[in-house]
Amino acid sequence: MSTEPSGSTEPSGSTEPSGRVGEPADCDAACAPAGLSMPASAAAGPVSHAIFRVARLHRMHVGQLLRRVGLHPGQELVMMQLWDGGPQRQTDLARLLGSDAATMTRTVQRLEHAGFVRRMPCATDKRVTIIEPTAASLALRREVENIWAEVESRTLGEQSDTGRAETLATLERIENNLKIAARL
Amino acid sequence: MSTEPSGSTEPSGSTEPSGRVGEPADCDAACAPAGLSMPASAAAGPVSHAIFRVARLHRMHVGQLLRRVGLHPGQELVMMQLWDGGPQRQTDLARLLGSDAATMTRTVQRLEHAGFVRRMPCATDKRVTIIEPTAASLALRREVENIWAEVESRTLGEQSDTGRAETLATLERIENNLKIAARL
DNA sequence: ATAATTTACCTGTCCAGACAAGTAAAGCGC
DNA sequence: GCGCTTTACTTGTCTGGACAGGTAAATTAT
Repeated sequence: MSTEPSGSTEPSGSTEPSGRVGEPADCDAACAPAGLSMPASAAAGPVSHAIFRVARLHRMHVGQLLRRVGLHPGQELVMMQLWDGGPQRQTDLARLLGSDAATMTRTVQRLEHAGFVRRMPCATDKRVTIIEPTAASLALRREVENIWAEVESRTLGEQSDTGRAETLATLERIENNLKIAARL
Repeated sequence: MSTEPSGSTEPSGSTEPSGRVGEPADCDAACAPAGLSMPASAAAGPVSHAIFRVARLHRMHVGQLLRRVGLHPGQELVMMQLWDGGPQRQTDLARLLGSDAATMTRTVQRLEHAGFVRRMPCATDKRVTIIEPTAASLALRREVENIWAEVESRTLGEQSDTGRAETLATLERIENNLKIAARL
């Protein structure tokens, strides 16, 4: 034990939970007023940490809204792609959405089981399966689009069009940076 | 709501994704697309879509680098919090990282099994368990910090300090917007 | 003091996502 | 023809993450 990590072993007599739960008593760690997710850990990468938090929050909103229509986060992207582009090869779906082939297999299986897509063997290439949205899925389309509009609205808040454009540009810059780095 | 998915609501053709629903797909038509990742699906929420892509890319980078040290994305946040704040209650860990209590339970179990954390029953409150980093975990600390610095660098690219600050501000604005929306 | 409630944690279930490995079909080289 | 490589898809396994439900302990109300 001598080697207790971080000299912090006592920033609080931590072994003593401080009896208080959630109130600013004498506990250091617990004092963070919900919302201050900025432990010094973030110092190593504030932007990375922010991306992580934003991603989780965003996904939470999407998931909460998608629940009404019986979809899970990620599935709506597949459906949107199908509604928009019509029947497509499964591999193209995976590539366009940046998803794993294995993940797409299972996502499509679940969507098929739920009755939102149909799988058709391709006549000219027996390896591929064409995925197409079912008529039943069309009933969801407007709702899903409304959900995305709602999430977009929540995400952007009261920003002006200019601000929105800058936000998008910022995200695209990050995306581009990461893409470039991935190729190195 | 600025932009109701208006135009797209049902440009009609939509009711028939592509006409052929149920026919042996002739994949020639479907095979053609070899596009990039910007289907019209993004029209419903370009920023939301961008967040999604950035999050996945970012996680991919983190995961790839974290692999060397035997951690999975998300686990490093727990370790950083522990290294930084010392022994803490599991529930505080979950709250600080914005994670689910159930998720934290299993993440801690895995980290314990991997020998990176230890679980200590709390003397004054038998419900809580104090999580503390092991000496062995300290060997990873520098490496994890390097990894985060690397990811941060990849994320920000060649941006100036000013640009970085703006990027961070943009992400924090989104985070704040989503938090506000969540409370409504 | 007893009962109700809140808190902390665990388990089960389902989802996405990533990696590895395997199958079948297509394409290419010979 | 024949073999090798690539492509498309599937399955297994492991992870985070979310929700529901369940237990035990602490807190609060009665």
